Amino acid sequence: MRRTQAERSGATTAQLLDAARELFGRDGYAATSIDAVAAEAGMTKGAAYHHFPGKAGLFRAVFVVQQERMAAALEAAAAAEPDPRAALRAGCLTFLERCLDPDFRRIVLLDGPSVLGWETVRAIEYAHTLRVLRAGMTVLHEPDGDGDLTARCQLAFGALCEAGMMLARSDDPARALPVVAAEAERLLGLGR
Amino acid sequence: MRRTQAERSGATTAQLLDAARELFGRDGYAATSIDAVAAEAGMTKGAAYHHFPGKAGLFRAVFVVQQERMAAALEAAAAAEPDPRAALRAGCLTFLERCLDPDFRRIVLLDGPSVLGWETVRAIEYAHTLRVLRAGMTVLHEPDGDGDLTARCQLAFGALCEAGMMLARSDDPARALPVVAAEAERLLGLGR
DNA sequence: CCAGGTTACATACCTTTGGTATGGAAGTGA
DNA sequence: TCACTTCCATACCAAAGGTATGTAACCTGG
Repeated sequence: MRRTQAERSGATTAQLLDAARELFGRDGYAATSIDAVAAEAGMTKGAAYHHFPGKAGLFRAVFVVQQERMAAALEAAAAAEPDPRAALRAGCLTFLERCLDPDFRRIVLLDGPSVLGWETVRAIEYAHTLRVLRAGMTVLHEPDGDGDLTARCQLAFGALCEAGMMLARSDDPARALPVVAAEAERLLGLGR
Repeated sequence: MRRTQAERSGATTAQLLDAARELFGRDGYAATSIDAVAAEAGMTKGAAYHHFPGKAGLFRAVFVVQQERMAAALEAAAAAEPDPRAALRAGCLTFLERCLDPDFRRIVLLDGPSVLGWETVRAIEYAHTLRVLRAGMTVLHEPDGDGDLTARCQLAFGALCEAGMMLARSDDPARALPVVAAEAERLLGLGR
């Protein structure tokens, strides 16, 4: 059976990314070996090192995929709401719900900053999740105010991440979601 | 020269903790080897493994020291202000200023959650930094309100950590401090 | 169609490093 | 003084990140 190079490469990288997401998400970055990821994907280390610049590079690729999925989910949720405030509220809910995914929490919230560095992580997020959040908050921000929108977005984002971790830790996330979401919306200036 | 066992142990652990803080803070957890820490402290691995249960255990001890120092600084800052709101404000400033220490940022904000796990980190912080923050916010919290104080503290803490990272990343932290602090105080309900 | 070159991946190997086992030196208590 | 414990160094093991090399699959110009 004759496949083109692009097909081979694409299939291999996709399998590696999927296996890496599963193992990085379940066991964490440090406890996951390249050999294990390659074995899970049905190949050996050589393939991984051929397509990615190293363990951290593979992790970074997985991280970016998570960011893309989050940004898409946020934009979809916001697009369904015509009112800016309602759209921002819906985005909050969507973010918190996606924090219930253990893979997302481990890869994006826990290991990401440590492995990739804070600046790298925020740079990637500014192209995805933080970009959508900023767009939602820009509408509600009156430019004559004294506050700094960038700082406000970033602090709100930190609070949201903490809310996501807190929510996932609770005994009954479904029941805890409203109260956590209420506090998050309050911090975003959506209160009352 | 005859030293008691407690003196030997205490001096050794103190040297190890100091060397570990320096290397963990400068190079990060993953890039720091136990051999390097022991060499920096003027001894070998054996000493480290005798006094600490492993690399993560040593890191945890360093983390706790950082937390103790932060909590002490916060309490000192708050005690100097009779007004509860002013005390909380002063605590914010103190927290942000201590975030300018690269060792603190790397150990507590970046590597801590990844190495120790989120729940362990927050449990330690609830005995130190978060305890002081909660005490400060309890005074301003009217119990008849609908909000959840625990969630509010935690989200505010997440925002503060983000503010600290953002502040340290800025070109001129001294100049950026007021604007970041203003946004942080706004999130804490101290605005206006 | 086919030969040279490139891409994709496997295998073998090196090095670092976390952790353990063992041995000896320093301190302690009777 | 003599057993016993604590403290720390040294020697060793196994796992894992990374590299070098070999080989098979694809591509391209003639």
